[in-house]
Amino acid sequence: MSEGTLIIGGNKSPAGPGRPRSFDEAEALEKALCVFWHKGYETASVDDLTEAMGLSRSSFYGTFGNKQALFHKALSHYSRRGLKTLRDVANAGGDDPVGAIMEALANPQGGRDGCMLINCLTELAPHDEEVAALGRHHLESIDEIIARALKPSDPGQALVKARAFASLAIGTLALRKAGVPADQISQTLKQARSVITP
Amino acid sequence: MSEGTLIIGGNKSPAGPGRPRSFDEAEALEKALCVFWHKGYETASVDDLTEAMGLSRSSFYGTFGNKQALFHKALSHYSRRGLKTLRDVANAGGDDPVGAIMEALANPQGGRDGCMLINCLTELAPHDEEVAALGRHHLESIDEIIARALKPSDPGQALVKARAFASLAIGTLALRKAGVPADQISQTLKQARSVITP
DNA sequence: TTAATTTTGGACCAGATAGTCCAAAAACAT
DNA sequence: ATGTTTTTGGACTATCTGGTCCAAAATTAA
Repeated sequence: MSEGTLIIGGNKSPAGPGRPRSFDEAEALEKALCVFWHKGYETASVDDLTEAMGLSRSSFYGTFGNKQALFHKALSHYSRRGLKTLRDVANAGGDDPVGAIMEALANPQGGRDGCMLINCLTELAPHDEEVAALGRHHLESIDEIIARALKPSDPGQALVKARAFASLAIGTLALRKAGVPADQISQTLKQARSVITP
Repeated sequence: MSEGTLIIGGNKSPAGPGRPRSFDEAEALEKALCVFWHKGYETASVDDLTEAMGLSRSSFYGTFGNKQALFHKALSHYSRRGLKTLRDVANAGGDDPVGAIMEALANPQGGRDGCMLINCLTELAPHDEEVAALGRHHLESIDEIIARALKPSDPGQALVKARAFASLAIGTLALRKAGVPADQISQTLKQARSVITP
């Protein structure tokens, strides 16, 4: 046996002999993402995951290593995709990128499940530095995207305002979780204008 | 055996025959609160709790019923106490209650553990309506306290502003969890002024 | 002292948990 | 067809989970 026998999550098997995978790794990851998003890390059992992903335990562990590795991969994927979406929204906003971002924030994916990254930050960050670091990077990126959308004269102040704006938006996720009526949330979100406009 | 034999969490035994408790119920609850605050609901095992509380399993279940009941009691206690503290801070603020509240928010209890209620909201509210309801009440109360501190001409607008202010403050808790530097957080928190001042 | 009453320690339980292991199946290369 | 390589299903394990139970200890009232 050569060294590369025990590669987890990287088999891919693009060619060569051996039985091919009966599932798509990206699709499976997406399913796992949904479970983690909806249930959180601890509450999501491996049985929950394998069932949702349509995998046997062998395929699960053979492909993703273990629950934690899968989780980190899913969360990282979520972050990347979320930031891309936010950038796209800002770019597609044309003359009013801030307005476009606000509209996107008012109708978030996940509904009452909130933002997966913020959820995981709350659940794990104080005890999992890797998640904390990913969270910081995610938040920083959001701040930068919003700051760029503000495009003011003083870029330093733009970042400060963007951070406040983002914090307010993040705060409203807690309201959503509690089941606060949607109209009250969007009303609160509208107040975020006053944090932006000089 | 009469009917009242199986009263959980309400024995108290202030007098009468029988072996007296070797612990203080309120103190034990406080210890449990700390564990839940630090670890969250699911991650806090009964072993963790009993150890921190200094109780045997018998005393634990005999006094508090079960983990969930203890948790609800602890969370409810936390909410009550937190709101009282916030009211006291606002009242002690004298001519600048808002400033006093902001200062308190800048140096929160719990440090990187954040606000226990927001943590629990994130972890449980979508699947536990009792927690969600408690969360809504807590948030509402916070809004009212802040709105009262603003004491503007239009009370309707005060509530809207208070909500935005509170959401921003809640958002900064996520930053804390991620380990964002304290000075950046207080800078963000200062921006909340712009949400309040007309 | 004795009877009544309550707490206490710790053994115990059934079920869930993450993770391992292996023989059989399925594909490819020759 | 044959050998090689990989995936797959599912049985299996050790550990942890929340919760129960009971006999012994500790206290008060009589």
